[in-house]
Amino acid sequence: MELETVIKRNSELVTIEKNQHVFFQGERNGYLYFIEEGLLRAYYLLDNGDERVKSFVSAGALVGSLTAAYKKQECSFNLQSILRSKLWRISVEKLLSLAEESHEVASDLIFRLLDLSMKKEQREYELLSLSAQERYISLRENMPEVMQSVSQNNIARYLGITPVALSRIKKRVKREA
Amino acid sequence: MELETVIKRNSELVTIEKNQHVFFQGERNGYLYFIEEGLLRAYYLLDNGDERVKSFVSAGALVGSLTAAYKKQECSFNLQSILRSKLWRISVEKLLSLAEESHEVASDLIFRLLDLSMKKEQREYELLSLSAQERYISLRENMPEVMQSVSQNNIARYLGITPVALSRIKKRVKREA
DNA sequence: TAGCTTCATTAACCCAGGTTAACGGTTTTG
DNA sequence: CAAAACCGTTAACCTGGGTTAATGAAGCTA
Repeated sequence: MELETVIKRNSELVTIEKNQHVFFQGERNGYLYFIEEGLLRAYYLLDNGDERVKSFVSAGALVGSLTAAYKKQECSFNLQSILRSKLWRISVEKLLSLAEESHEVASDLIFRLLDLSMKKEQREYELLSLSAQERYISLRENMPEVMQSVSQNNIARYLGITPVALSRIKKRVKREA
Repeated sequence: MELETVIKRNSELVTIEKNQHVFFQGERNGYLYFIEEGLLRAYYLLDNGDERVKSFVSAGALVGSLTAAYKKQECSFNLQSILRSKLWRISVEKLLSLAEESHEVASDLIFRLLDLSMKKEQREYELLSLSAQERYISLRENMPEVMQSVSQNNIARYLGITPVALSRIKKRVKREA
């Protein structure tokens, strides 16, 4: 039986209202969440009060703080819904034991993790190799739905810049187009 | 039987001389490599000829281009040895079939991939949230052995800056210390 | 030993993005 | 409806890092 089905049969569905948090940085939270519907943002809160958006997550994604779920440490980031969202909540122990029981689940999980690594690698590449303007264009092309639902501040903090700089970049891109 | 042992029994050991490449960006290469000894760098070659160092890898690491090995596409980066290195080479198909055959191998692989995801997440966090100077200090603390064997140019390109900027940062840090 | 080449440092100048603040438009709330 | 809060834009000024180029210190090699 495939991973998605197995997760749904062994977890509970939770609803997160708009702007509500699924968990906070610093908390303990041993769950992973499979997104049924909605849109959320994962973000870091820095010592100086600034925020950095780590990622936007939408339907079909599997999210959770690995440091908390797998390493039994504290969540390294906050997870907050941007739109009302429904998530299947499952503990890591449960998921790993399901993988122990079924080769198919284990394989599916391996493929999921490979995909996850590739996504993170892509993000890492963009942060390392592209200018803020190039990252903005890439985001617009690859996640147009995010541009709709998300404030300029969140988009800027995802790109690693300030909303002021994003406004300038938008103007520059429009002019150059 | 554990993953490391299984890999060694089902792969061949290859030696890479200093400065030689294991594979090049754009090539097809369906292998993963388990590092027995040595030090290598993974780097992107950009359109304009610039390089960006994605990571340094040393003994105990499992590396390879996921886009090439798993997605059957081209390698997204170059892998070059900085010091003479010995690597166990295994195809992804082989590794996945070994995971199919043994629950322990599958579990070990899942844990490896979780660790890999966490490492990438840490890198992503640093690129998104820290200044170049903070990243330099973090590298010095977390990978002191790299600072020994690696040229200033490579360290700078790992931090996402130029060697000139790194020189300035070193001076600044020394002065502040 | 002299002449390459490679590499880190430093200086001068430039530019992208940060910071602060003002302005206007929209939404929320009393 | 008015006041407040929120948001994106723009301007002015500042700063960290990029670019180019000169200098010097090792290491090779003839």
